[in-house]
Amino acid sequence: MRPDGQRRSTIKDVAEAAEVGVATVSRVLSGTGSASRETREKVLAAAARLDYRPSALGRNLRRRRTGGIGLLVPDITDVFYARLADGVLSCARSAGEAVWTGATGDDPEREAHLIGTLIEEGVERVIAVPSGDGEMWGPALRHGLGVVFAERAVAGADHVPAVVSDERTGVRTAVEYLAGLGHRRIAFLARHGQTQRVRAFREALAARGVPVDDELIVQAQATRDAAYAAAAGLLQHRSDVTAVVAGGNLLGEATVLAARELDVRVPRDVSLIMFDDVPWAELCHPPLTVISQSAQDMGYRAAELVLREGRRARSITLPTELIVRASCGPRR
Amino acid sequence: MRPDGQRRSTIKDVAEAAEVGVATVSRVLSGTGSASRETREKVLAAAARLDYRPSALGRNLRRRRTGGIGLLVPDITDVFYARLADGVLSCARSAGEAVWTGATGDDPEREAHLIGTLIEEGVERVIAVPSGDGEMWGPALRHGLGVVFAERAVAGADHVPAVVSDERTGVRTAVEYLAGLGHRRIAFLARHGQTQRVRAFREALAARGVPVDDELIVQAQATRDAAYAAAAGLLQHRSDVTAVVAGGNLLGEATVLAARELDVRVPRDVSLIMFDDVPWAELCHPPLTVISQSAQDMGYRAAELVLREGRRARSITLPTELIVRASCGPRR
DNA sequence: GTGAAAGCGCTAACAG
DNA sequence: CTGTTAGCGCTTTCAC
Repeated sequence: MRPDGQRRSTIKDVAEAAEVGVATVSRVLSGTGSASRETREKVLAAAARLDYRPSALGRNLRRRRTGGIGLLVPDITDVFYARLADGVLSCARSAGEAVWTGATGDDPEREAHLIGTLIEEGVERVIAVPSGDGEMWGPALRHGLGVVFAERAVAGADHVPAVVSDERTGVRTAVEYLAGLGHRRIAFLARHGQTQRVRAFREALAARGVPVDDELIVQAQATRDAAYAAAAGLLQHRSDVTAVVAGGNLLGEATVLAARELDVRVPRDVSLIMFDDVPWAELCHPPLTVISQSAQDMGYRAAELVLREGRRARSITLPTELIVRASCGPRR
Repeated sequence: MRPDGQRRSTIKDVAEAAEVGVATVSRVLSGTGSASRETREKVLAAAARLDYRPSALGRNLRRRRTGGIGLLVPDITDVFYARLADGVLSCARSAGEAVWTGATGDDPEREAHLIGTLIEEGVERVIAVPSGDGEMWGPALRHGLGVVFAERAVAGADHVPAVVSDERTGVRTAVEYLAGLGHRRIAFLARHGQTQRVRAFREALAARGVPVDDELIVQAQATRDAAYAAAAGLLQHRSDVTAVVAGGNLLGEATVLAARELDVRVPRDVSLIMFDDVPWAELCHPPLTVISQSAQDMGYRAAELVLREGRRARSITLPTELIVRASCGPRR
């Protein structure tokens, strides 16, 4: 056991113990260059004996490149982002890379601060779910960071590759399904910033010849409270609504809760479709019909992109799937 | 915009631009020592102009201590661990520390590998939910890492502080509640390694004078599939069971699913209490009675411990709370 | 108040 | 095949 305060052994210690030069130790341990079997064994033995682990600090400083990848998500407790993170972790692990994680809380300021830390720390590749309108990414890009956006793209940052899902088709499929059931007064509950989804919603409505009612598109902050308030407000003030599509699992959760509270029955009184196939969608009563997107896959692909291609990778659009369960019925 | 391949500016660049020595730049930027107002302004201006960010690599190498804290959880997609991670992230952020995250999959081998990476990376403080029986922590401790365990303690590693919840009381309260409802054939669905909870379960039963039936204590791996198999097996083979307590939210989820599949009604046919108050517990039908423990708090406290006290901190036990909802009824 | 210089642990030339 | 050496970017004595 190493007494508190004894310094960890360095390459020099190993060199001395093995009676060779430091360069030799470096070569043997990193597998670079060649060494006689005898030398190699001596080095390996000494390293093991001293419990030596090369310091990434020294190595990175010298090589002028740091390993590791940064991961910035709004909220790690949101199942969607947790899965995304899992995908990143999984890909990073198979690539032998470590990952720095940060929660931005969807706050550009916090995001900027985290980016700063990442840069100082020497992390040069990051996967991020950009918050706000992504204005904080200028400095990062200027510093030469390889960044890949996930889940959301940033308008005006087309040179930054992004892995997103085909929200357009997802929303359209949902709206068509609902319209096919006879619904005309369909509401969309979105998080602030989900402009793609909102636009797709308008388009889908228009394509079906359903007039869009701006009051039926409500945006909320990405917190449970705000989501609940939005859902409850909608259900309360607009009793003519017969269907709602929730732009994310938090919004969906809020809608279920609000509906229950206000004694609005699903699907009898209102039909519900939610983005994200989270585990509880199936446990819910009734089981929820969802627009599924694979967050885990999204994370994995983003990690692949940032690892393999460096910058100038191509963006990726992942498919969505409508999973029909029991939360939608014909127009009442 | 910095052309691809141009190196980032160093302290030396700033020194030259400001026409001072590097030492002065270092002092000004780190707030150490003193400098004339004039010099300070020159330095600050130059640093801003060059978009300079000090390299943590250089600094850490020199100071022979790295910042940052490591976080090792079994599975980031499990809400409990996601919340725990959130607590850690939150504390780390307010302390200005970055965090490395890894998912062990509850596999000691993967865990050991991640620990190795952490050590190489120079991270010297880690918070971990140890997997297996924690045999992989020897090397880490020997390297002088400051480690704090969370959620689970490791037998025989009493010198490692741990933040756990009062599982004993949690389980006892649940069992007493169930027993009070008239239940005698109570099953416990545990994850492999939840020895504390299992022991507490036995004790609680004994204290109530209920004979313990070993067949009613079933352990499963920490995967959805294994959990489902265990739950389904239990419900199928032991129709005399009138109540089950699930040792975690995955197990609880599996029980709900299996019960539904097997047409076992909750709480009419069997009562259910689950560890962890996850959001879906309330959305579930019926809403689940749970033993709540604050994972977020656990993570925060663990981070505090590892940050403030270094090693030789004291362990912490957090309270649990029985939240009664609608998944338990009188013995049928 | 400020600069020069010595390293932190490591790798990559460059000799031998 | 192997050892010596020169830094990577930074902080910290130690002189001035």
